[in-house]
Formats: sequence, C-alpha cells, structure tokens
Amino acid sequence: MRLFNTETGQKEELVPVEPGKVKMYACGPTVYDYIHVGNARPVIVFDVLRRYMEFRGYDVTFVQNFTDVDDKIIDRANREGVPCEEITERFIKEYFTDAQGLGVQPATFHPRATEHIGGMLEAIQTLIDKGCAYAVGGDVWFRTAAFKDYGKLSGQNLEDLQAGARVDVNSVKENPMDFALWKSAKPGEPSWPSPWGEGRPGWHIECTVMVNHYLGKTIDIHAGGQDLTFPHHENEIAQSEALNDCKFANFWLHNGFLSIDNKKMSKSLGNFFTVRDAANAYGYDAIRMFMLMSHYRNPLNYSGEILVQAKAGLERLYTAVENLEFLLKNGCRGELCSPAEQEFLNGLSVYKDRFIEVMDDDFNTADGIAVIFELVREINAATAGASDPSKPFVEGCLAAIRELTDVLGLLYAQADGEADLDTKVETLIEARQQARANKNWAEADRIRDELKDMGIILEDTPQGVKWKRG
RNA sequence: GGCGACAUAGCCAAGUGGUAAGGCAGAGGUCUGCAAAACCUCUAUUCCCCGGUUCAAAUCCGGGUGUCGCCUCCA
Repeated sequence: MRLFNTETGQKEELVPVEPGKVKMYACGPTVYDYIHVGNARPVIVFDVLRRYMEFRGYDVTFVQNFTDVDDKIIDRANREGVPCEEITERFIKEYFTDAQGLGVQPATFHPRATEHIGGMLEAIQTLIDKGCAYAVGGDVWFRTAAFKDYGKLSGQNLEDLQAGARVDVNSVKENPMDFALWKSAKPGEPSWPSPWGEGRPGWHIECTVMVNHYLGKTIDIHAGGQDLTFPHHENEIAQSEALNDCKFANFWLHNGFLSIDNKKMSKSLGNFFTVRDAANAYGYDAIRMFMLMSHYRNPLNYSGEILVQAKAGLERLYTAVENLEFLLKNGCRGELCSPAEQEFLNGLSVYKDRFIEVMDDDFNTADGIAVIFELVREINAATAGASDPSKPFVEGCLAAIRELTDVLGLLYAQADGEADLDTKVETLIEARQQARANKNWAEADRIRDELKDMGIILEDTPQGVKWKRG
C-alpha cells in the first residue's frame, strides 16, 4: 500500500523495516480536559489505518501516548485546587470513554510521559555529551544548530525560521529556535530530580523516548495532526536522530484540520464542541462516519447539518444489515445456495477488490465508503425481491458487508435484536396483526401510532413484522 | 515575511491526462391496505477565474481571486 509522506510530499510504498511488521506511533492528547471533535480526527483516522494494515496482514504495534505533565494540566490543577494526578487520571478515563464510544480500538501501548522520566534524563544527558544540547541554569536546551537537517520535515530552513522568529525574551538560548529538553521547576509544580536540578521534561523529548522504548530507534510510521508538523515533529526528528544517529521515522503522516465556520477548531479560540456533547446530540458513530466520509488529509468543516447527513447515510448501512439479519431469522428456508445465488456471492468479490484498491492508495476512506454503498445497493436489490433465499446466501451477503464495514469500524453501535422487546410491545404487535388480518386498518394504524409514540417503529415485510427503536 | 493546504451540484464529497464515483436532501415511479424499508429513473455539457500545453485538461504549466493552516500551546 501507498501512504503520503509529509517529509517527501509524495505517496510512497509502505515497506516496513521488519517485513510483515509495522511499528506505528501517534501523538496522543494532553490530558487536561475532554477531547473536542477536532482532537478526535487523528484518533479515528489512524485507528482506521491501523485496522486496515492489520486487514492487509501486517502485524501492527501501535503506540499512542498521553502527555500527562504540562502547563495546561498544572493550570487546571491549581484552578481546581487538586493534585495534577487527579486531573490526568480523570481525563485519561474520559478519553477512553470517548475513544471506545467512537469505536476506536485501544493501542498496543498507551504510555504516559511521567512513566518515562528516567529514559528522558538518560536521553538528555546523552545529547549533552554529544554536544547537541546545553544546560543553562536549571534548563536544558537542544542546540538546533548542531543538527544539520533541522527543518527537513516542514520544508523550512533554520535561517528563514530565525528571521521570522518572534522576539524571544529568553536570551539565555544560543539560538531562538533552540527548544527545551528540561525545564527547571517553579514553586508548586510537579518536578523530578535531575543532574540539572529539580524540573520536568520538555514536551518533545517525551515522544522520542517513548518511541524508542516501545518501538525502537527507527519506526515505520509516525502520525499526528498537521499542526504538530512544526515544531513538535521537527524537534522530535532533531532529538532522535542526533541521539541515535539513524533515521527516526520512515513515514510522517498528518491529518488535516477540522474547522468550524472555516476557522480551526481549537481550545484557545473557544470555538469547539467536545466529542461528548456532539455524541449526545448525534451519536458517536455519526461522528466516526463524518470523519471517514472525506479524505484524512483534506480540511473538514464541522456543522450540525453535516453530522445529520452522516447519520442518515450510516442509517442506510445499518438498515441493510438489519434487513439481512431479519431475513436470516424469519425468511430463510434453503440450506444450500442455489447456483445463481452462489454466482451472485462470487461476484461480490469485485467490491472487496475495489475496496482494497482505493484503501491501498493512502487509505482513501471516502472511496472505501462509496464502495460499501455500492455493495449494499446490489445486495439490497438482490435480497429485497428474493422469495425464498437460502441461509448461506443471506449469510454470505451479510459477511460481505461486515468484512468491509469492520475495517472502517462502522456499524459497531448496532442495537441488539429483539431480546429486549417487552411483553407489552409484543402484545400490541400481536393485536395489530389481528386487526390487519380482519382488515381493520384504522385499528392497525392506531396501534402502529401508539407504538411509534413509545419509540417502536414497525415495518411490514413478506417475512412478518420487523420493528426497530426510533 | 517564510512554509503549506484547499476551491467540484441545494449540502457533504471522491476523482491528478481519456470525456464528472458515492452519500444526504429533492422530484417521479415500482412494491405496500396505507406506511416504512428497498429498488428504478431524474437532479453539474461541467469542476473559482483568465491564459497556455495537448488529439484530449476538473486533472499538467503560467498568472490571478478567495478561504484556511503552521512559523507561540494546539490533533
């Protein structure tokens, strides 16, 4: 498969360092608040990439960190008058609630920065020993001038960056572009002992150390939001490659931004919706569908209207699967596929082939979803009129849809079948069937309306009455 | 100032040289006691604008317009 690599600006064939195995790292959230819908984009799209690579037979080791030491966390802890750990524990828990709601599989490892302070101290010391970093007071800075490739990811050079640099009040740095590896502790902040005094790690070194610890010195894929390209990922490269003297990541993947009213959705602008609130309004699965309907690198504008559209499209897929399951329970008689049915099932492989073709091209989920819709249409057309389909035929249709929707992680929120149908509803449905048998349409419609008010929607099918919650 | 992205129907959106996927919404039809679901048909002579290259351009090149992002914490 081919992936677009930010570093080269081109799609390149994915060739893992170790054949058959992919080592992938994605920058995770700083845990000081609920995640917003924009934060959910990388979580969802890179979950799909991970699923797809596994679908294609790769053994994927996927690491996503939590940044649990940071100014924003300290601010919030101080504001609420609680320890930092209380804030981070709380929002890591909330993160997992949202991630699970969005149908995101847990990463192989979810390390926290504070679990790797020792590794960071070692890395910083090595960088100092190599002349790539220097300590001033209680702080340690990375010497960007010592890394000749600085800027290679974001396509900028040190001179231009310096020329455009804003006035830096911190004159202890040798160069305005130098960044902190270790920050000396201020009173009341969480801190750890170090050779340079009490302090805490800088943001960038966390990722480098956790990548090295779980995945090694050279990894296949490093992913994150577009805004992390510079300076975060650029700095990671500088540190890591200066530290290990080898390529850090073969692929850099960046998702496009989510905007609202064509402005970037962000905490600092205050124009954000939390995943929690959006999910309450439209459903977690609609958010996931919305994200996957367009290409992961393109900008995406959030609105209630588009969530409604995503939900409506998703509904069509749910309905197709529900109709097949209903048929399986109530309308299948034959135990063997007829030759025509078998031929139809064999023909469905073209959809899987096309799905793989489009997903192999930089995991184009928008095209992947289009293929699924076409598959569903063909299956709907074939099964809607089928008078007496065989069980394996319907099962085959169901499997064809599920195989592809599972790769994208869609349709996971399907309500359970009729197990929870209470007796009152059952009695009403039975009464309506009686009325219909007696051609008492007025009574039948009255009962249908009554059920509708209870949130039960009925559909009459050749195989009997189908119901769902509205 | 430097680096970069985007512009396709009422809405969302794919498509990087061969004559505009898919979804939502809408219209008509089939099926249905009526619905619902489903299926069928219709809905962009045209892809921000102006030039150019080519037998052929939404796609390539040049110029312009508009919007957005990064360069400071940010997915």
